[in-house]
Amino acid sequence: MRPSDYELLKLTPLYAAVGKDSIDRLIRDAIVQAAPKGAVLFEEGDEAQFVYVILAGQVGLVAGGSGGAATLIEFFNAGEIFVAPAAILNLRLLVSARVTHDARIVMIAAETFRHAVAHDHALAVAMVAVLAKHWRLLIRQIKDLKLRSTAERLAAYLLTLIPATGGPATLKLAEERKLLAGRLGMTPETLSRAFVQLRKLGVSSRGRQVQIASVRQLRDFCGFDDLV
Amino acid sequence: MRPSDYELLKLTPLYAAVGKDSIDRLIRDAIVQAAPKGAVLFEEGDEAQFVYVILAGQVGLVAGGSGGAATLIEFFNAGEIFVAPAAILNLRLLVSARVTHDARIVMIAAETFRHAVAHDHALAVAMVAVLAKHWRLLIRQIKDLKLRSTAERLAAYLLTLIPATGGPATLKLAEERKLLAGRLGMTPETLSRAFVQLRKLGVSSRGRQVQIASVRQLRDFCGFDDLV
DNA sequence: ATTCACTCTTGATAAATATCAAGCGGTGCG
DNA sequence: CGCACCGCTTGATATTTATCAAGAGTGAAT
Repeated sequence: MRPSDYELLKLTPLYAAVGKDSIDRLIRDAIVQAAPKGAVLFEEGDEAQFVYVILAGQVGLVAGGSGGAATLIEFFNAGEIFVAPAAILNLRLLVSARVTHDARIVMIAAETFRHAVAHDHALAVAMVAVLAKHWRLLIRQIKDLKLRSTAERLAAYLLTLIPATGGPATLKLAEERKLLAGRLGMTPETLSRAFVQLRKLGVSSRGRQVQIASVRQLRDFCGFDDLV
Repeated sequence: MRPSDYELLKLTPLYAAVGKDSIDRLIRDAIVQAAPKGAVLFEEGDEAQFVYVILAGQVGLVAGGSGGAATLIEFFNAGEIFVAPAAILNLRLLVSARVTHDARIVMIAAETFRHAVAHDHALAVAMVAVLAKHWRLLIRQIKDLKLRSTAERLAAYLLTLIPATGGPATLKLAEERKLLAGRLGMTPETLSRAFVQLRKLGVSSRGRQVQIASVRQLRDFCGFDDLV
């Protein structure tokens, strides 16, 4: 682990929550890996060997269907920890992980992590908070899939990327449209058409740059709740 | 709290995980409520006032869409604890809760619970495990919604209700079809047709009683993975 | 037993989304 | 420059699922 990696690690919410000592114990035997875009960190069905903390870049959790189809379940960005659940429970992984932006990743042995959670109260409490947040993220996604149309899902997603104002806003999508489509549970073609539908609500998109004329209007459109 | 309630509480996984002392601290000021079918424990958008442990009966987490539509996100049965995430994070609730089978429920003040998690290591560790399991449950549901057809979702759901054998099996659905349809992300009509589709795979259903001629065949049909 | 209120099923139709097939506009490269 | 490639869009069509509208069971109360 390079000094610069450690500096990045210090910026993570996990570090803020548990402090230097807990982190140091956790990363004593950890590996830092540079993973290029497209790299596969692990495959669905594998044993959970590691817990991952992203220092830089982006990773997508991908679930493959039986017939070759695959969707993106969730993105993880710098500072976040992922796949704790399988590692904690010592079970097979439900998803694969693919690097979607060149990344530097800390890999902590699952066994080390389990031991740490069992003995380090600060870490256990921090993990409760992390998992609780993720629970809500997933509930949100299920609500989206079950009750919103494709255009509404896109609108709701865009709204999560910007601060909660009412007026105009600009944002840049971090991911390719194909992946975004997967995350939103639709095909790339349908995503394209969803953007077209949002045009009459004042959303213009060129490439990854998206402009929103009225955040309020968009929020009304998708019945966006502010419940974070 | 009646002695019989305490006996039920002893049977919960939570009790097994944290032991008598932790539980006793937790329930010192808890209320036990008898809630009839149809009762609403809390509404989406409320502050999280309590954490709930189900002693008997069944509760459904319901999410309402903007336009009056509503789906069932998940069922919780005797022995389970729910809505910890909002209570832990002290946030507004993302879902409502409706009693789907007459229930007896322990209500623990959210503040008490937060304090206990922060100070009781055994409880924190137990909650990490509970939340990790739930994470996987929700991931499964998202995978189902994104990659499986309605009939496949039904088949996969039925398979979760029976032991992992290969031969014939019988099971009884605990919930009405309308609610089950919501849980599976489809309308009651579509659920009905999904059952018809499964008939040629050896699934016969009369009312809530379901018979499966060949579990293996059903598993092949929906590409069921054994990853619990 | 009769009726009423249900839930569940079935059929016909409509709406949403996926699929298939071009086409467009960049970008890298011979 | 020209060419192929890639990511995205657009159009036409097919498929899936929802919606609307009857019926058919089922069970409880009278």
